[in-house]
Amino acid sequence: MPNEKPDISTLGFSLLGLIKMQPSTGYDLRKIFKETPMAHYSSSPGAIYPALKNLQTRGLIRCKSGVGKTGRDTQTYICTGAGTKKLFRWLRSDVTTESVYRELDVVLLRFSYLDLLDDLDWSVEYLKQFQGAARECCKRVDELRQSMASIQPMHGQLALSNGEKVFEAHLKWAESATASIKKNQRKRQ
Amino acid sequence: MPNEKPDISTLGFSLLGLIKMQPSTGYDLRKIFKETPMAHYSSSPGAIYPALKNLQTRGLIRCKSGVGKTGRDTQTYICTGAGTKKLFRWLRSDVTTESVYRELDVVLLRFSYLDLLDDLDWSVEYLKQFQGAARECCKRVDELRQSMASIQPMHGQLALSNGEKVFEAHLKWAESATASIKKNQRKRQ
DNA sequence: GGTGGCATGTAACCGGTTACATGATTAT
DNA sequence: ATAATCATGTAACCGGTTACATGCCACC
Repeated sequence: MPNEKPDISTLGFSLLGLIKMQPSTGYDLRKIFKETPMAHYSSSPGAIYPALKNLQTRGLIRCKSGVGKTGRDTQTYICTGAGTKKLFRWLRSDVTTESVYRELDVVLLRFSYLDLLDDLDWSVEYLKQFQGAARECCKRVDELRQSMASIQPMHGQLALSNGEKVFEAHLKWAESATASIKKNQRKRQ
Repeated sequence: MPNEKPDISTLGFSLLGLIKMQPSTGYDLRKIFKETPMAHYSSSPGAIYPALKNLQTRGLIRCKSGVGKTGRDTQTYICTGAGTKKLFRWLRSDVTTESVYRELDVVLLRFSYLDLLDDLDWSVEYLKQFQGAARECCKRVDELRQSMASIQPMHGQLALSNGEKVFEAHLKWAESATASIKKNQRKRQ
């Protein structure tokens, strides 16, 4: 199950996911980016509107014109079938050590969208892969720290130990998250 | 002590710091970016060489020509007085809640360079500010989670709890880091 | 004779940021 | 009046990515 490189930016996928959850206008989406920890994905109109246009040209979303609160025309975007397919593929792609090491934010963004799949088995599997990857990352950082113990100055060492502690926190989180998903799973049956 | 916006990119500062620690060639620097967790700052020649040129035009670094292992000409960059001043100002700027929330990587990068200042009092202060900010971040995420408890689906909630756990790990790290710096401080006296 | 490491660079491209522009409505 | 919120967009700029180009040396 190799992961293909998405031709859509992370911003694009984050928009797609939000739209899939709830059809929205560009303005709605901007608000979300401003007010939640998704903040660091732009939120500037110069990023969002072009990205929406891009998704639209690719046929992943389409828009319904309407009238907003102020009487002005509004574009409400909704996710198409193709968009859903694209999104779901992205959500189903494996969690690699590389991705946890280099783009943790994306890995967590994807996780936060897993409600859309409504497949708790995959959620559990996702977390399992995440744990494996996080463990690898811990090991990597630890090795690096040891190999640099002699050369590297104190603050560098401490910064590396920060990396380790944080990956450990991710590990613990993954455990408790798995537990609460499994609990939820039992409840459903 | 308000923080001014740096006109130099994070990549620029990370290069400047490495050069200050040890005069290096572009190739040396690329290797570091490839092999350490600083990885996600580019490492591509298309980023590093222009950035070095930029630092040079601003007079923050200058280069000494030499001959490399292969007989080819090499440019070894060294940090100028102006560069040092610029770098130190950056290292001395306050740790704000905003920066911890939005650009933690930069905050930690700056920390890892604090050896250069050789001022353990500031290191301790830096961590103190960091802790304050991290606590604020925990609170923010927690508030957000509570305010969204009713609307937001399970995975979103869990992702937020991940944020909290991670900030807590940063807090704990800051405590232990402070302790080891203070120990070091006593040893010096 | 080819691969891989040393060493430096350029050019096309792409996407995000900043700042600006527009204009209506509602609250102060 | 005027500020703030709703709502959508454009244009200039900037910086990073990818991929390519060059060339020498050492090793197998």
